[in-house]
Order: sequence, then C-alpha cells, then structure tokens
Amino acid sequence: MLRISKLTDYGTVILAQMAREPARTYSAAALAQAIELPLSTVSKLLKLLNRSGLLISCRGKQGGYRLAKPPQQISLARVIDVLEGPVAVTECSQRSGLCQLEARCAIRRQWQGVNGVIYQALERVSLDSLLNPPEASGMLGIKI
Amino acid sequence: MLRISKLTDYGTVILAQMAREPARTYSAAALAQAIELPLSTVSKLLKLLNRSGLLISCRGKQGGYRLAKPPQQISLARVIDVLEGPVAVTECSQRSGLCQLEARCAIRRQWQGVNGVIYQALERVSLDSLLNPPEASGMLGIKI
DNA sequence: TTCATATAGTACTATATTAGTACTATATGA
DNA sequence: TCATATAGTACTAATATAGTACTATATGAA
Repeated sequence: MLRISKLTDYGTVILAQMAREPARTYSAAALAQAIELPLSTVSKLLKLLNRSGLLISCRGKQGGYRLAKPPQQISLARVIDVLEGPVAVTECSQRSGLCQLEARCAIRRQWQGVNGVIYQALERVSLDSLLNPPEASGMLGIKI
Repeated sequence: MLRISKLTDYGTVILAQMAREPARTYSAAALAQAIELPLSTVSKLLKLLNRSGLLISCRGKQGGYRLAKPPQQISLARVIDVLEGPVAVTECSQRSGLCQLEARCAIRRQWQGVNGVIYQALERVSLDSLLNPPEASGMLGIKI
C-alpha cells in the first residue's frame, strides 16, 4: 500500500478546488457541495488546514476560507505534513529513538535515503501543478 | 506519515539479513535471534515471503529459508507489494472504481504520476543496494 | 440590537487496520 | 521413531482512522 489517509487525500481535493480561484473566499458548505463530500468532513479538514497556516479564515456572514499563499507555494509535502505528520516511510526514517533495533540496523540510512527521494517528489508538486500538470519530459520533471 | 507497516519494515530487515549470505539457508529461529525480533513475528513474515516466491523453503532438520533470487533482483517495491499490496499512495492511484469522486476529480492523474515516481524510486533499491549503498551522485542515483 | 451565518474547538463513537500470538498439521533427516 | 522446522489458520488485542455531534464565538446586515 504505502498510502496517505483518506482525509489527507480529501484535503488535497479541497485545496485543489480552492486553487482554481486562489483569491476567492470559499465557505465550507460551498466546498462540500463542489467536491461532493460531507460538510462535517470538509469542515474538519478546513479547520486543520487553517490552524496550520495554509488557509486564512473569516467568520460570520460572507465568511469562509481562502488560501494563505499562492497555489505555486503550497506543496503536497506540506499538505501531508499538516494533515498526518511528517513524511516518514519507516518509523526510523524521520526521527530516531523509536526503534530498538536502531543501533544495530544495517539498513536505516538507506531507508532514510528512500524517504528523502519520496519527500522531494512530494515537495515538487504544488497545488498549481496539481491542477495544471507541467507535462514536461519525465513525469513531474524528475529524470530517473 | 505516509508509512509502510511495521511488519513490512521488519520484512526488509529480514531480507537484508539474508542477503548477507545469499546462498545460505536460514532457519526462522536463527533470523529471529540475529535481528532481535520475536520468533512468531519473523516466522509469520517468512511464510508470507515464501508464499510469494521471494524465498525458497525447506522443512525438517537442516531446513529453513533462502533467497529465491540474487539480492540484486529483489527490490523494495516488490517486498512492499508482497507484504502489504501494491504501492498506491491514494486510493485511486493504483486501481480505479474505488472513489466516487473519480469521474469529476481534477487531480487523480497527477496523484498517479506521484505514485509512479515513488514506485520507481522503490523499484530502484534492491536488497543488495540496501546493504551496500551505491553512494552515487544524488541519493539512489536519481537526479532531481 | 438582534439574528442568521459561518467558523472554532472539543469530544465522542464506530470502524478498519495492524500487530502479535497460539495452535494444529505436515515434511525432513538422522 | 523422534526432534526439528516449516505450513496454515484463526484469534485477540492494540492502534489508527473516519465520521459525527455539540457547544462556543465571531461577523455583518437588517
């Protein structure tokens, strides 16, 4: 598998929707309707995204949420980080001290390398490029 | 997070241990002792790896497991696939028909692209390179 | 000032996944 | 024949995820 959670997935759908008109303020209800997800779920995610500084919120009538930064400056890596914590393919690849095998483990460094490559791939995809794929040579412009 | 399961992680530790002497036959007990994990857990993983064709097993006295292929030919992508199913960062990035938003989803193709990049990174790391990191320019030899 | 609107925060429940363990069956070789 | 070692299955406990409900607070317009 190696999967992000459903909620994080939804989060990227919400943000991509907002990136269509980056300056506009969207209410939770409007977003829920646009992307056909339950209001409660959309609402929960918007609160999290707002608390993490990815959105700017405004209460009351005409209130809602808008992107705190241009879509070019918000990466998938950041969204994942905000909604489910730092990218860490293995327990040991992000922070040390969690695995008892650490000291004797022969493969930890290499897992950290893999983690780095994955992180960089996620870092390179912005909300903007989610909506307007660059279509460059080599998907995501990464040459392998 | 974006994490593989603990069991899959253990699986790579087991296989890396076996890759040190690829021709040798290891009993489950010997491996459990070498990598300091419970025999029951190691045993469970060895059965799964064997059933998937990554190992060759032999019962009885002097029995045990050995790698079915040279360490160069076993990739992390394959190990993950065997122990926790195909790499699929989002529900929709591997197989279609699971998400109701699919038809209208603006970002599915791009998630599939991200998935592809991650898969290729995992494909490029073999048991051999886990133990003997290539140390090439750009981690894993992938230029970004 | 009042009130409908909209977000803020929190807590809770249900579900699904993961991890760990136990038990029985079967094959091997000395 | 028997100790050794894998094969298969099923079960339990722990953890993580998803979804929902409820109360509090801020805003702007009638």
